[in-house]
Amino acid sequence: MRRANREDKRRRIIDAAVDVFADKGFFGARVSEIAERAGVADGTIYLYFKSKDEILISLFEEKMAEILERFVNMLSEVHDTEEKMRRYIIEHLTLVAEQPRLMQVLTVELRQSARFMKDYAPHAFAKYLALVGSILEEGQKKGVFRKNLDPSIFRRALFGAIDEISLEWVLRGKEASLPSPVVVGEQISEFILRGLRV
Amino acid sequence: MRRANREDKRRRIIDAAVDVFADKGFFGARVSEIAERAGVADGTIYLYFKSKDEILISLFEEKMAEILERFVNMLSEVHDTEEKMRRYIIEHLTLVAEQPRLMQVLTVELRQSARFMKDYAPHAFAKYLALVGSILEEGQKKGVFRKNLDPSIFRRALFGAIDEISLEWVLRGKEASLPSPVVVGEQISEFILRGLRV
Amino acid sequence: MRRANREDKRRRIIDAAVDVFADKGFFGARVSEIAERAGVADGTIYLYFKSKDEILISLFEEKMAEILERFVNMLSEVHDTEEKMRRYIIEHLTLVAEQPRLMQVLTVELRQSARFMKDYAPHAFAKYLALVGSILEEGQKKGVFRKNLDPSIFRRALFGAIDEISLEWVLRGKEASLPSPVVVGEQISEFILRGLRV
Amino acid sequence: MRRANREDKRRRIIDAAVDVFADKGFFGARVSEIAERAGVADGTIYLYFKSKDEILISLFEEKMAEILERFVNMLSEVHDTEEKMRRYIIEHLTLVAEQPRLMQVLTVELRQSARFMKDYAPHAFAKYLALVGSILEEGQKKGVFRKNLDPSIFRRALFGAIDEISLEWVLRGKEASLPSPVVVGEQISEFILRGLRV
DNA sequence: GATGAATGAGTCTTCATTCAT
DNA sequence: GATGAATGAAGACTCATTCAT
Repeated sequence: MRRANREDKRRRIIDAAVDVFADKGFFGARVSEIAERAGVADGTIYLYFKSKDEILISLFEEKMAEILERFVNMLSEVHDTEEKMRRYIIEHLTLVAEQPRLMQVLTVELRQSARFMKDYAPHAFAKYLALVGSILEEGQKKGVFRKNLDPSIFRRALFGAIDEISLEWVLRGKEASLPSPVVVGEQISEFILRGLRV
Repeated sequence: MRRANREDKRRRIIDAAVDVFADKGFFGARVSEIAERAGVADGTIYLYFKSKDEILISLFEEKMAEILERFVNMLSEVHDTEEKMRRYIIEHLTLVAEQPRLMQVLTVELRQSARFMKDYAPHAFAKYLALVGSILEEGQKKGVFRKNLDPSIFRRALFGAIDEISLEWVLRGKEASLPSPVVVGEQISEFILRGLRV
Repeated sequence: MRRANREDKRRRIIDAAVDVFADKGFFGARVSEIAERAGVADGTIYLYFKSKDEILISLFEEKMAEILERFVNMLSEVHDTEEKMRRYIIEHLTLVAEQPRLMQVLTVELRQSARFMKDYAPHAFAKYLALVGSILEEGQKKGVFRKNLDPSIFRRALFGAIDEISLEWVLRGKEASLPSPVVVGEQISEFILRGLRV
Repeated sequence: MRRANREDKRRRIIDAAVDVFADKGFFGARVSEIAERAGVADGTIYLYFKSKDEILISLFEEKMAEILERFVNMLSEVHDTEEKMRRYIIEHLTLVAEQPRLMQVLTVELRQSARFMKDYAPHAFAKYLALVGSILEEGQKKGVFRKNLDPSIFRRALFGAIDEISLEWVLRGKEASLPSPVVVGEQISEFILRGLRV
């Protein structure tokens, strides 16, 4: 094995944590199992993270930041607001299809830990919500979306709808053969845009 | 203390569990704290429930059944499908406003325990989703809702949107002064109905 | 059901305890199960016995006293010492065949509780051992048994041999079809008497 | 403290368990007390044994195996069958004199757990009984012991006699000054061999 | 830096015993 | 006397975290 540098090992631990949290949930996950899957000793975990909690928090912040960057990049290439909304929805569902375990952790455990996370990791999630809200606001400003919708409420409704479908996919998806993210995304976009249009 | 009959005590334990689970989450909750808040001895819990898990499961099944009955009764008095949808949304938000701690447990812990609950309590939740789906299907049959929306997907999207707003209320509501469930419900209904109408 | 008088109920509890102790062992036995098999309420047990320990102790003392009386009566009709020994051995094995559950408790649990019983119930057992010893001493006095055997040791060896065979019967007997107590008793008597004769 | 290697610590735990089981019995023994006497933390016990039950089971299997080896070695040096029997008896009593606490656990707790042990540890005990039986059978084959004794019954009688004397020693021995194992063993051997001889 | 054996605080659960009815 | 619901003390076991090597 090549010499594993610090970043490498840290990443391996986080990736292992995603797997174990997805399989067992945060409380059901054992630090020793994360260590085992990461190929490091139990104690090594604590050279990179202060505690089990901190693994989850770091995981959130880093993965959400990556996702956020991906969304921002993608949206910066699109100028039509309706298209932005469509692309956002499809992109989220694509993420779920591509990295179901990660999305399960971000989706399920985020909820689970809502109270737990309130104090620790709301920052990254808040940014994500802000992104969704910004599309709404842009549409309202441009006059393509109705103005009597409160963005701070509708961004959550929007996120909730997408997220719930993601959850369905993530939890039951292994059994059922699922339609492609694009197909579902188009349907949902159509539904939501009708609701939003003036 | 008045003589507490069996049902009485069981209810007190469940109510205490709602409080503690809402405050601490299922895993953070201590059986001894539930006992204390219920005003019974630790051991008494186990005369009514086989385990800590079973408290959560029973809580779900019983409270969801009550809620479901409430929804079914309410909807049976309404005949216009759009109005049904509107009333369902407002009713859900009203529930959240009335019993925030219960809804937090049903909302957050249900998610948290998605994996855990898969084996135990999906029944009650499935019924709830079926209720939502039935409104959609009724609308499609009557020709008032578009037919190219898959009810099994849209019922989740619908639930997710409502649920996410509930979550926001439940988790942050204590601080902010919230608009009334009716006002928010009307807005969301309008949004969703536009998306659904042919 | 006829009115159960005090003695009746006490006996029913002891008989139930014999069954449960035989099935589960003293520590595995639940007071509530004894109560159930005796057809009384849990609390009723404590009107007749101070504690679970005391059930075992009383059981021993009473059943051993009965057995002892049976032995004393039987032996008082026999005058030949060798015949006494033979009859004692056969009688013990007959008891095991007739009341295996009782003998299992007296045999296995007596051992188990040897330390536990040291302080409580050695009296009845001591009398039983004294009975065995008295046959030995009688034989030595009459000159039919060798005098260089210490009765306080040999009575235990004698008891141990019989008891061990009883244990085998009691624990494995349900499966195997066993030879009659008389046949086995005759064999063992022959063996032991050869060892004892001058 | 010197570095304690794995085997070292395991042995310390087993030795501590022998002490505590001898003093308190299996059910009266506290895992925390075993840990304390072994000089380890409570949790350490569980690095070496899966459960409290498993401590008892391992203890049996390992100690019985050691004892068995000791007997086999000793008997392999003796060729006269009567002498084998004599040596076996003396050796057992010597063991009791040398390691009374261990023998108390093997003797008393084996009985106590007869039902409990039926599923777990009968193997080692069965081998021990087989050893005793083999001496009997050898004697019968050589024509020095009577053939009308069923070895499967008499090996138990033999074991019972020896074991019962051991129990007496072990339980009451602390108070009384006891005759030497050799003296008692010779007496018992004489008694038993008379019973066995043709 | 890395290891992994050891730690020990923390909690669910059981069940003998009590006592209000 | 009888009941059985309630009590609460007690203990096996887990696992995040530490630290000597």
